[in-house]
Amino acid sequence: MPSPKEAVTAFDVAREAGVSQSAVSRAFTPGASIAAPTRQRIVAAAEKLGYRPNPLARSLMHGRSNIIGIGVGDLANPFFVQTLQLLSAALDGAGLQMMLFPARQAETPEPSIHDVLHYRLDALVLLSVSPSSRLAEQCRRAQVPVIHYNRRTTASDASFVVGDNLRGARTIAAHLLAGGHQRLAFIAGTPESSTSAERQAGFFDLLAERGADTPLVECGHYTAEESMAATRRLLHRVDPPDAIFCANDTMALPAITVARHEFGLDVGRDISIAGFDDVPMAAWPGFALTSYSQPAPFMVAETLRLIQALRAELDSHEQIIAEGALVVRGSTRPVKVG
Amino acid sequence: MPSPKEAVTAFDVAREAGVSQSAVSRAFTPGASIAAPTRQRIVAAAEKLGYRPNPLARSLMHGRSNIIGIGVGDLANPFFVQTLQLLSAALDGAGLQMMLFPARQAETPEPSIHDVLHYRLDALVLLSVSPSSRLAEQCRRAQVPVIHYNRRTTASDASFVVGDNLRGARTIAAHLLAGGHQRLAFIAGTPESSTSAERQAGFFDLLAERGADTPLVECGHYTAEESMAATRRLLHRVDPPDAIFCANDTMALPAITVARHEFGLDVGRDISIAGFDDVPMAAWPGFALTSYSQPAPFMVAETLRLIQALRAELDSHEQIIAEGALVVRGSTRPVKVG
DNA sequence: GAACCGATTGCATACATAGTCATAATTTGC
DNA sequence: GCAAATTATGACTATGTATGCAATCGGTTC
Repeated sequence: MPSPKEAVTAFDVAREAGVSQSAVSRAFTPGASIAAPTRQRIVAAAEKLGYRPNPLARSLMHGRSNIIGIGVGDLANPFFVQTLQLLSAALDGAGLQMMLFPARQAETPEPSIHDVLHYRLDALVLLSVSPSSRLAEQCRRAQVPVIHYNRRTTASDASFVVGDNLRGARTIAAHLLAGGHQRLAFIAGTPESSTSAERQAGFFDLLAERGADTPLVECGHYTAEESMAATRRLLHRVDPPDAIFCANDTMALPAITVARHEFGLDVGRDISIAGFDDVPMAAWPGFALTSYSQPAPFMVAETLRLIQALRAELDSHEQIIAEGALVVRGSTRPVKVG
Repeated sequence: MPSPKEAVTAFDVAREAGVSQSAVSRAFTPGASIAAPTRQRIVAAAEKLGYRPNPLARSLMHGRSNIIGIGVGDLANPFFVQTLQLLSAALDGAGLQMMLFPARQAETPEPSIHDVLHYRLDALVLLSVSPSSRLAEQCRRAQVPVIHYNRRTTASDASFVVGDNLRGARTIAAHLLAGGHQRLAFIAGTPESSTSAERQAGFFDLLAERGADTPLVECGHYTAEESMAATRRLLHRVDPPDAIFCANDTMALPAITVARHEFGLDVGRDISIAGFDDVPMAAWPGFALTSYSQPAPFMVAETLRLIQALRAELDSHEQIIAEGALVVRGSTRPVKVG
């Protein structure tokens, strides 16, 4: 028996208010044809019975769910968490629900997403999830538009919102050179990450343009532990680097910790360490991390704008690159004057 | 026209496979009465057309949505994030979807939850959200069972999963006394938080039992910024404390930072600082935070068990207190011997 | 007073599925 | 080989809402 105990339906409200179920529906549909006094009577009855339109039935009818799918990869990244927080507030404000699901990286089978997709999602936002062709194909079949956040994609029918990684990385590189550094290193994120690749490319490009040596490269997989290991490998070399640019702050903060507490280095003098994202912790006195900020509020606002555009039947795809800014703190050597 | 472009329905599959819609439904319902060859034919047809049962319609029929609501408060807390990560994996493994919504603290109107509740949620998990009577009342009306995570509630019809705050706080207190500290302080979380209140109570109780002075108390609201401010207030006193117990690690880590970098204190000798939760960052060399661990994997597993119990029609309510363990690191003075 | 018009309202149906009941097909028992 | 038992299938209905269409109603206008 599929009777859900005792749910209040539009029929109950209709009986209470002495109208038809249609009228109840119209009372809750903005812009519907209904007389003001009738609506008030219905709303009062609904209030009394504790009625709210069933969103499932509503979605079934309308063919749209008002649900935004959120694919999350690595939750350990504070920038990511900040985004999730902003996004949840933004979507909530727009009357949209968010359905969260773990998006495994790369090309693993990930059966879960297959289920989520059929909720007639208004859109699917992938937070720092590297695009997989399987996933893209599944979304196309399910007719769910995809928005990549903090990851680029070459697929022409998908939108993305990213920071200006090239410019940011070039700015960091220039800043490190201006500090008089000679021997640079880069700690990358994951190999599939377009974000890491772009930051690496921008870093390398500017150094090459200025005639600097090609930097050392280690991989930190965007985790604190692996970044610590990468930092140790770099600093144990016979020719250790005197400046490290980490692909994001999640890796830069532990790198500072290792350099200072395990190698006894004076970070900001003996060695410079810079990150990317400018997470809140970067400003803590103990870190004072020089970083390139990503404007999360703007990026989230743009994401919401994209979502609304998609909901308005326009299946336009946009590619948004948000400008950040260099935030200089004590973890990098001051710019040499003269 | 409510035609959602071109969605593949059970009727399309039925036509393709030469059976009725009922047969298609049965092919996707485990344990339904259907012949093996028929099922295979249907599954093949479904595969070909890219069909999956519409979860919205399924939920509407069954009266159950297979969706778990997740109310999130403060996303800035790493313990919280770890829980969210574990929970997302656990629910995903159980074939359940998670619908996220921001739960504003205290008694604010929070209209959003009202909508979420009507999704026929199998359960609502509140992560570190202080129970409000309004919310509890709304859940009761919507017949959605609530599980409080990391917060206690006095309501008799709700379940909760918490760490052993009393015991943990007492253990921390004993450890600090054993280090020879005389003048203790406590940095609390938010005033409404039962978790903070319990940790404070356990801390105070043990100190009282051992005849120690009543500790100083400041409020850090579970945020890094306010904890820094609270730490500064404490250390600027003419009689500053020589040991601080913070209600969680999110506040303890910035407290260490302030003590070391703004007051030049040798944390672990001049002053001891302890936290609660044992988040990953507590183990970083630069912090070496002594903390009382909360067994997040166990707590999440128990939460999932509760959810499954609730889904199996049993509306039992359980109260689970998970045991943690003291993790001694360098941020507290070693125990005096002899 | 009849015709008309705009604003409301009710009826019936569609959305996509799961499950009930009756019937058809198949197997089993003897 | 036939009755009985078992299994498999299809027609139908319910879930809760939105909406096209027709009907009603009140107020004009000629």
